[in-house]
Amino acid sequence: MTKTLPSPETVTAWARLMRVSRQLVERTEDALKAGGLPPLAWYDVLHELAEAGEGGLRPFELIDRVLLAQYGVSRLLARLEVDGLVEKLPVSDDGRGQTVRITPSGRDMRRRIWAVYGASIANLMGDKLSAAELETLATLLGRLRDPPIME
Amino acid sequence: MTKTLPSPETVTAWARLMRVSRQLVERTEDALKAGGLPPLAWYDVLHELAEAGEGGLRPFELIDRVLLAQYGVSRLLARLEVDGLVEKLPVSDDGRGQTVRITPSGRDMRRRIWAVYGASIANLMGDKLSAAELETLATLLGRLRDPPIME
DNA sequence: TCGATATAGATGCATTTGCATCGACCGTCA
DNA sequence: TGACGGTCGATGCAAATGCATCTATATCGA
Repeated sequence: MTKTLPSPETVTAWARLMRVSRQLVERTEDALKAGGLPPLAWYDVLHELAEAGEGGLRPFELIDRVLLAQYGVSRLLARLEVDGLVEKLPVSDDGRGQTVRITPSGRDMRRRIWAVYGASIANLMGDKLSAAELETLATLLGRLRDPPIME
Repeated sequence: MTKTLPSPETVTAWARLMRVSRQLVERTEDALKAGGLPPLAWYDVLHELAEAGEGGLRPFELIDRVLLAQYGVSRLLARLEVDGLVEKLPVSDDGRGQTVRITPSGRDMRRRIWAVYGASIANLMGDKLSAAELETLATLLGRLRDPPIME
């Protein structure tokens, strides 16, 4: 952990990243609200669970995938369960844990959110940059990931 | 507002942007907390007010600059005022409004936050990309801004 | 086997945020 | 002038978040 201060180009890039990402999230959340749909975080969880298939996921596995704190996952899953979008199953070999699985109406909700979310992504990002530019952007952002991954 | 769904490259770039920006914010907020310093939003406001100089800013001018809702600005300024980091002055030609000005200890706090925030920016972004890459990144992100600005 | 330690997940409490609305003041127009 | 719609900023209330801690179970080591 060095103590150096950032170069002007670094500050510019950082400021852009902070501002743009917040704008994009805000616009997308607004679109979801306008469609009477739940927030982005719900999509993230439903998406992960849909990818996981019938086996479902343990709550602790969701923590890193959706970048939520442990209590955040716990409470979000509770809300999803109340709405019947996921179900919690006891797991045989670990009495502390549970497995969370997406339900049919969870899959349906995911599709409905995606109709709006996907359109938002296309409008806010896909329409603004070429395919090559999108790949450049993804590569540069990839270099900022934690943990860093070579590509 | 088209209804098209996004291309795979768009989705990849979007996912990276969402994940990376959240990671960077989280790591930076953690660094501030570890240093006993207030959140990033405080820096944003103090920074804008410092740039504005002795004339200060009206609260409504801060809304777009720091991307906070009106009530968010109202409450954040109230907290900053309690801590003596800003002061509110009545404005002569508009009895509804006020002017907010940074105080000396506000400037000092800004400097102390920057010592940590700047180091975080340097570590998380400056150390990972070259100057040319940072400029490419900033340019691409600039194209996603709202409103769009030609450059 | 038992005690100590670690992990999975939930939750009480305080703080923060979002939403709606309010009171105060402004500008305009009759 | 005075009614009216618009803007500035604050706030009551509900929901979400952060923090610390709790319970329950699992794992490790003597």
